This record gives sequence, structure tokens and C-alpha cells, in this order.
Amino acid sequence: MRQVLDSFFSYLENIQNLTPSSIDRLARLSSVVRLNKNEILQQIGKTCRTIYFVNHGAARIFYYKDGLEITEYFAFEKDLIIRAESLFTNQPSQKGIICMEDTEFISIPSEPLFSLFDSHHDIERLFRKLIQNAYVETVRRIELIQFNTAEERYQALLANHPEVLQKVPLKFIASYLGITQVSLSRIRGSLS
Amino acid sequence: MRQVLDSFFSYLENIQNLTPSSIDRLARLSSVVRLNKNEILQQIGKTCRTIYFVNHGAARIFYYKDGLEITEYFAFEKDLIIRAESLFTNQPSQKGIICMEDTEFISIPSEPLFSLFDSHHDIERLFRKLIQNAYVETVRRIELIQFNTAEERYQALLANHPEVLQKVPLKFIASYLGITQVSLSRIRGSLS
DNA sequence: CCTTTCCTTTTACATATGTTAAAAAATCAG
DNA sequence: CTGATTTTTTAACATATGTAAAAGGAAAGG
Repeated sequence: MRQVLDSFFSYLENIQNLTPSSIDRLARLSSVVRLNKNEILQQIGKTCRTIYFVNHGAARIFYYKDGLEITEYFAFEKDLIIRAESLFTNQPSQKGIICMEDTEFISIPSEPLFSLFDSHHDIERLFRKLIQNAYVETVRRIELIQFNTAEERYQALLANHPEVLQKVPLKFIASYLGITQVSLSRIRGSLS
Repeated sequence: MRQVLDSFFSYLENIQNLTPSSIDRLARLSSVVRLNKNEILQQIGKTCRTIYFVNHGAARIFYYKDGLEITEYFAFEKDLIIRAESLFTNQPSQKGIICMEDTEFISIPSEPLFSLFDSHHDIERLFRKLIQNAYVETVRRIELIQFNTAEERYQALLANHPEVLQKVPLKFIASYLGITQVSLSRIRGSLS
């Protein structure tokens, strides 16, 4: 397990250099969680108190609207996966996290992590940057859904994240793009 | 000007306590910018290197898509207003910032601010929290546009930010909600 | 290998929202 | 106050996307 963490932390150090002490403290907080395809990492309804990264595999955040499942977010190798609207507000989350394939997560409990911020400035900086990047991503996503047609959104996904199309069933992609499966299928048909 | 800043910083201290030294350093970086209604604070096309807050008044972030102006964000009293996709990536922004009424901004240049982060942990923490909050807001916004009808989006705005309906011309609200003016007008008609 | 389940496409039809243009209402400037 | 400009509403029509149901394909489990 320490091996898994070490290799993952070396990825984090590309984002923000960390002192040996910080790495050690972070490592002692972190754990590795392995789940099979379709297993649930976090249930809907609980307040989120854990920060995850996907180390290997793929997962997604989902919720229900009018009984229909909607995919809000995809996470692949090294991606941060958190339910920010719960983690940062201490309100119960209406969203869940589920594996799209066998997946290995790095798991860090948020309370002790936030406490570490006090004594280890570099750790807080690392997470400041991670949140900052996540924020930029969501801003871009808003741009994409706010005023683009379904076809434009699909084309943008195809251009920016072609790997998603390989890995993820179309029904999840459809709701991620804010459209129905039928609509997505129609668009794909019209493009070929 | 120092008075304006002091009163604004006391607001920031509600978010994160700051040492006198930090306040002083922050104050020396900050300036006050006053603009009239419809004046432009930041032009489209330049890389964004400034962090703003609206101290009094109201402003919005806009961009053009197919020649049509789209409003991406509204900022009122005390709101942070930044073009994150440029500020945090050093890429030119396709967005501008314009005043919706006579507005007083607090302006902080990002480079020296980020340098202050090194020596003043509490300032970095303040901005970490500000970005975190902005992130949560955008996540909620995605939820709102991803799979809600135009009417649901309008009703949500009415419920969560009724003040916006008071202050902001409907044509800006329409594009903010991702719909046309005509559609918004139709919806408002059908509700009364 | 076969059966079952799940995923994707197709069809037909319904509806929400967009487009264009014009009229009505509100705001602004002289 | 008056005319000009801007904003909002209304109308008629076009179109993208949704809904429901069925069929075809692909994957999974025994």
C-alpha cells in the first residue's frame, strides 16, 4: 500500500512540491480503496467527508432527477473526485460515486486533512491548486452547456476528451452532456 | 481609499482571520477602481492578471458566441469577480467584465498576491476558501443548467436570488439562464 | 454455447425552445 | 416634456430535443 501511495504522491508533487514531512503526514492520512465495477464508493444522502483520487480505473458522480439517473462528472486516472457541494458546506449530498470499472482510489478524510493545512502550508497550497483547477474545469463546462447545441457539446467532448468516448457507455455520456440517449444516438448517426 | 479598503477587509476577515501584517500587505497591494454604468473593467482578449471584488454596485462577465452576447456571471456587493479560466491558466480570456451600474471595485494584481501567499499563509487560506466557495457555486450552476427546463431555471433564480431579478435587465438574465429573451418573456407571461 | 440482461439505435410523435419580425412599454437624453 | 433609444412582449413559424416503444446488437453469466 505504501508503494501505491508513493507513486501517487510523486504525481501530486508535479502539482506542488512537498517537504518529506508533509509527504509523510499525508501518507499516514491516506488509504487505498479498491472496488469492483458498479460498486458504490459513496452513497447518496450522506455528508461527504472524504477526498478521493482515482489512481487506476474510472468512476463517476451521479444523482437522480425525476427518477432518472444523471451523470455529473467522470473521473479517470489521477483525477480528483469530490462532491464539493457537500464536502465544503457540510450539507448532505444528493449525489453518489460509483465505479465504471474495477477501480483503485486514494482516500483522504477531509477533517484531518484540513487540520494538516495549519501546520503544513505546502499541503494547503497543493489542495488550493487542485481546487483551483477543478474550478476552472467547471467554468469551462458551464460555457459548454450554457449555449451550445447538443451536437456542439458532443463534438467538443470528442475533441477534448476522446478517451471518454472509448471508456464510457453512451447512456452515461448522454446525461453528462445534458441530453437523452436517443438524442445522442441521433447526433452520432447524423455525423457518419 | 484606505477607509474603503478597511471596511472591505473587515468583510474578508469574516471568511478568514488575518494577522495585522497580512492586512497591511494586502492593503498595500489593493486599489479601488470606480467606473460608471456600462464602462468596461476588463476587455475581451487579454490575459487576466487581476482579482476583483465588487465593493458597491453590480457587474457582469460576458462573452460572444456567434456574434451574440452571453452573460456568464453576475457580481454584486462583496462578490468576487474573476475570469478564472484565464487568471489560473495564463491564457487570454475570451470574456470581458462590464458594469451594470456605477460600481466600485477592489482590485488586487494576481502576481504579487500569489507571491504574498509564500510569506503569509493566512492570505493563501483566505483565497483558498474564496475559490472553494466559487467552485461550489459553479457546481450548483451546472446542476441547474444540465437537466432543468428553462422554466425551472428561472424559478430557481427567482427562489435563490430574487434580488437579481430586481437589479438586472431581463435580456442579461436570459442568456445567463442559457435561453433567449423571447423564451424568458414567454415563461414570465405563463407564470402570471 | 445458449439465455438473459443490458446497451444502442430507430421510429413516430409531442413539445419546448429558437428565430425573425413587429408592436408595446420603458428608459434616456436633449 | 418630447423624441429617440433601449428593453420587453407578442406573434407566427421552424427546429431541436424529448418521450415512448420496439428492435437490433453486445456483453455477461450459467
